[in-house]
Amino acid sequence: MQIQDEILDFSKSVKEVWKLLNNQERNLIRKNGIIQHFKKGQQIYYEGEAPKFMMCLLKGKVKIFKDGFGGRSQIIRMIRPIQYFAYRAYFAGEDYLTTAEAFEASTVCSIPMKIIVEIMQRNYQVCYYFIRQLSVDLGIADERTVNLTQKHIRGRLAEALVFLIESYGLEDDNTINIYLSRDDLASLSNMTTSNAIRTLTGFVTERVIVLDGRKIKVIDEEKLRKISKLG
Amino acid sequence: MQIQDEILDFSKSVKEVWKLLNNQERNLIRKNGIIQHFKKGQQIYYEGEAPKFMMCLLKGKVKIFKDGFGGRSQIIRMIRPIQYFAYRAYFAGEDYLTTAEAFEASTVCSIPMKIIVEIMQRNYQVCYYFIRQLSVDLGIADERTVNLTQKHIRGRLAEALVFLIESYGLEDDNTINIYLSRDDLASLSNMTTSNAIRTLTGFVTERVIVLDGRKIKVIDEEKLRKISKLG
DNA sequence: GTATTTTTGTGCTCTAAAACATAGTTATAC
DNA sequence: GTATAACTATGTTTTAGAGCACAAAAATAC
Repeated sequence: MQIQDEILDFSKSVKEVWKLLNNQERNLIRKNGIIQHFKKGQQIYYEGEAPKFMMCLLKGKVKIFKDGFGGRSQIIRMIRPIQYFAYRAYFAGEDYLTTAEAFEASTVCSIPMKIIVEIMQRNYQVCYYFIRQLSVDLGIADERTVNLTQKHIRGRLAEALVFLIESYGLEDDNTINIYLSRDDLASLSNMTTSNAIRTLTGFVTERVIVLDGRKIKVIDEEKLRKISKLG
Repeated sequence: MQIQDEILDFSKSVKEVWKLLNNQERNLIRKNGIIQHFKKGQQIYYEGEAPKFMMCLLKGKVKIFKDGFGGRSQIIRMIRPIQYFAYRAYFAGEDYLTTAEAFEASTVCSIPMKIIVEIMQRNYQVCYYFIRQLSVDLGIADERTVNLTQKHIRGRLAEALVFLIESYGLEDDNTINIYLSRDDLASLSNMTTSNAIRTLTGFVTERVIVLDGRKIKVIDEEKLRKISKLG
């Protein structure tokens, strides 16, 4: 596809919202932003709560999930530092449909949505930033629906691992830069914990990964991607 | 939740984009909009194609779907008249991830995205319309992910029927105002055609619905919603 | 109007993955 | 440092739902 000029210019010139703002707007956010620290396992917002703030993760890792039936929960999105989140519900005029929880000690900056909307009214680039971000996320959600419902267990787990690699990167020794419990890995790839463990062990036997507790070292990324793609 | 003032005002004052525009903007769209007719089963845009137009369904019914593995396709969204669609991919800077197909003879107005972006730059309300719409759709997609992966067959089919009732309404005699093939019903609720047929027959036995070919008459809507909710 | 294709309906078989059970292991609390 | 809880691992059983086969019925083509 030939990317449209405006979008190309847009994505080249800005990597995040901050760069789109003038000094006055930045000060508005500095004055109204609230910095908060969350411990591992602490919840940042809850399903059912009324949204008032947009949040920016400054440090740490956060999972966005939904509680399903019979205690099974489903991870919807994962947030990494300098990512904005928690704005969808406000824009939709809804309560939060998801819960956000810190995976590890995290620092979050909360900015009142009123301030954001104020800025948006005067700054088209900020509007477009959200439109673009929401559009990308909607595409991801649509893809995920098909992947989670149609791929088999191996494919789903492999996909989750690829996703983690792409989101958080690999260390020098090829260890995935996030340590998840088997349970979280399961709720990311829509399966039971037992099956996540079993399938993971399978990957070790096939020499695709090596395990050391929650550390996952990727041995054969190509094969992992292949398993993910073929379902 | 107490809906934020801006959003309340917004949703009260406008039901669709058209009302947000001034005369000049309306003329711009009138001049550049292309009206097209599609026969039943005809495709409107394809997965992989580069997006150039936003579309508004003027008449008919359209399904947005993704091809999955082994011929199984998944309906992602369904469009009814005076709904806008086909804009996500452009905003995300991607090719279409889905295919749109007319369920029945349909009329579509295509407006070049360049024109839309031009209007957006000058009209904040139009920006906010898309932000709101994308946010709502993202919420729906997230809900769907959990529903389709965690509910059992009966719950998923019931949910699909409730969705059809809410999208297209009921006739005077309680017939759902859209006639889908068993196959489409299956790909809406993520199951095989056989299971869609079987489960539908089950609902007839339980006196929840009555069937007459593709006509579905709802007898006990409350029970249908209950089945949908409990999974 | 007949032929061909598509859709619908059912029965039967098979399997992927859930559910359950139990035990070892590693954190966390006090 | 011991107790308690949370997590990991693996074996066994059960089942929901896919897959397949085959008719009958309906729609479409010619």
